[in-house]
Amino acid sequence: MTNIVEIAKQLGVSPTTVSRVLNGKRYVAKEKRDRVLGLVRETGYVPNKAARAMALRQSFTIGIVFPTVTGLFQRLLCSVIEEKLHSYGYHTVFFFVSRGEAGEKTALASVQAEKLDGLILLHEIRSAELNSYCETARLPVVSAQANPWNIPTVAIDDAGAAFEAVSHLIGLGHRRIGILVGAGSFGDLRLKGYKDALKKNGVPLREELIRHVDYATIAGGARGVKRLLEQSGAARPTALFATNDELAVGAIRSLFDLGIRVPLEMSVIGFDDLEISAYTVPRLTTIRQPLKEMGVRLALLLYCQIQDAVITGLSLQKIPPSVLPHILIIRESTAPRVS
Amino acid sequence: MTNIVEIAKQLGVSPTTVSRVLNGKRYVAKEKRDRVLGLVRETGYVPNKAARAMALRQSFTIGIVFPTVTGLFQRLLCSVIEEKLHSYGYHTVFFFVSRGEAGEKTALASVQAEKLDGLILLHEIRSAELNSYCETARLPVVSAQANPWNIPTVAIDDAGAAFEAVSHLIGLGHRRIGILVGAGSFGDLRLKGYKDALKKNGVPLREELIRHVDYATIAGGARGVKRLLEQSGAARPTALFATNDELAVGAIRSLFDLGIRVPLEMSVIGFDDLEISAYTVPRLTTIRQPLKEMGVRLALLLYCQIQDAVITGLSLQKIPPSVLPHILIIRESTAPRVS
DNA sequence: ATGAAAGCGCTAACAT
DNA sequence: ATGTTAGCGCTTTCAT
Repeated sequence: MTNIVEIAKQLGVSPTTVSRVLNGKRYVAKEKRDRVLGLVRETGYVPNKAARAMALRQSFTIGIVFPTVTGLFQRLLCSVIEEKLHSYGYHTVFFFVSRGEAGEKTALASVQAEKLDGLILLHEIRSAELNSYCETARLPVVSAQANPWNIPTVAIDDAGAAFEAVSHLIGLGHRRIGILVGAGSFGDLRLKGYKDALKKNGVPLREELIRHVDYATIAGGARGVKRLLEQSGAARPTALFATNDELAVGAIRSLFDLGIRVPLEMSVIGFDDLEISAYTVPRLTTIRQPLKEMGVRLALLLYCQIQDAVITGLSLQKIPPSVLPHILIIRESTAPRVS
Repeated sequence: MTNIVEIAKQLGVSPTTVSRVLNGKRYVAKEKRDRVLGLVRETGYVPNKAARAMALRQSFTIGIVFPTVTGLFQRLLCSVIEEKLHSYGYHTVFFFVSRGEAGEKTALASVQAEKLDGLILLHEIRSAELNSYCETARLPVVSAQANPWNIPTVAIDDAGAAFEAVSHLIGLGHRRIGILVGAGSFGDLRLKGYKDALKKNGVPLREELIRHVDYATIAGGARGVKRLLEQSGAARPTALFATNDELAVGAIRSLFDLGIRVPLEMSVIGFDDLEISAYTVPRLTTIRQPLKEMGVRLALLLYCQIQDAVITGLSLQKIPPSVLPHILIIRESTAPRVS
């Protein structure tokens, strides 16, 4: 158990000097610095984080809150964020919030307990409570989704991307377009894009072509598309928009079982561009989100806010949301309508 | 910023008393206890973790180390572990270690910095250094893979399961069985099972039917199977064992592109049983690992060790590895050899 | 049953 | 350029 005092003692210098060397603050004579560095390397000494945290009044941990049931995309996004944050010297802790107010309340309690340095919201927050806590606690926050508050955001234009996806389908001649909407905020946004696209193109909106699914998983998609087909009756859609790729993959599988050929009899388009999407039969047309960039930016943005807060003590300023570009990846699952 | 001193002051008691109430140590007069609890609830006071950590010389955080490039199964396992550990009041922090000694060195440094209370190893550790650090630091560790040291383990019998998978293929009449081996320790173990099964059944081992891939991803499997086919030349295998499901899924896709029908012309079997595996065309035959149980047990085992270490200060005792059962899930991608 | 005081390991004024 | 000193918020002897 070697600590900074030990190191200092062995070198005949003060702990302060060692601290300064380690943190690069102020100037320390080169000769001394080298000796400190040498011994540190030799002994494998590493500063105790808890002690630093206490002295600095920073916890070096930032929270990532997201739904208990979440898609692969969000999971991967987490990894990216985590890695980046780690490189800035921060920990991350996850807060899984279950749907509904109750879940958010629980999450809020944990958030307070952790004395976090910052928070990353991966999904929409329903209750204003969390937001107001962050404001009063001056806790830096960033969100991966546009929100009604002043929380800085890094995201693609979900509704816009969905609009583009559906427009692609319409451009292919489809007029009866079904949609599988995954539960959660992204689903809502993408549903909006779907509606907008129909309206813009004068395609009537039919309730029976909209199917909400509880779990945006492959299994959910497989089940969902069957239900959709049932409820749409004679007016079977010729195209399908799934609000994420898992749903689309499941849907394609069910369609195959049903003997409905994709894209010949039904075009399918997804959202996210997971790895699997390029390997389905047929390969999935989808919207690609810049996963890596989103994660890196989210982490960076939060980091900057923390620095600002630490340095200037300023209240959080309004930062314009940064909207990252998405790309429509056209593969094999969409084709012109025939019939 | 309310702290324990504040609370104590407002109540006209000593910080010690508040601490005792909060931690349930020793007895505090009921009347006082209630007042403390009341104020705590009212003010929403939560003890500062860093300060506790320092005083208690515990960090309440446990590390999970696993490879930078890792499969979906390991990712999901992490989630399970994390959730369980959280319920015990512990944080988790990830240490991504890149292949090779260098990666492990870096990881070791972070491990030390964190003053962890425990460590979970999700993959095989190459350097003895990490192990010896854990021993001298008396850091409780558990591993998700059998290892040459005394680290308690929770895992399935990888080699045995692979043996079973390949035996299934042999039982179906296959004699030329290719294998796609993912990089990393699991791959090695499963390769061993493959070899054992061949030997046991008197099937000659052919080097040209073994293909190592750098990344055990879908893309890796898609590429890998092509290479395997090239290198096997005229002796094209009639069956394929992929050391994880991602590889198998990619392989199935490539085979489809190549016009090689699965399972008619080639049987394919995977390992892990991911969600996607039940939705491929054809559905994938694979080995199912008890994901949930593995995670829960790993967490529990570590927790017990920590308690032991805290309470008895005992050195870590040798705990026999617990081998969880796997199941061969037969679906559609394997069939009797025809030709 | 309760309180006073010391200390966990580090950093940041404040000297010098 | 470097050292001395005083905390950060909590728990824990050791008194009483």
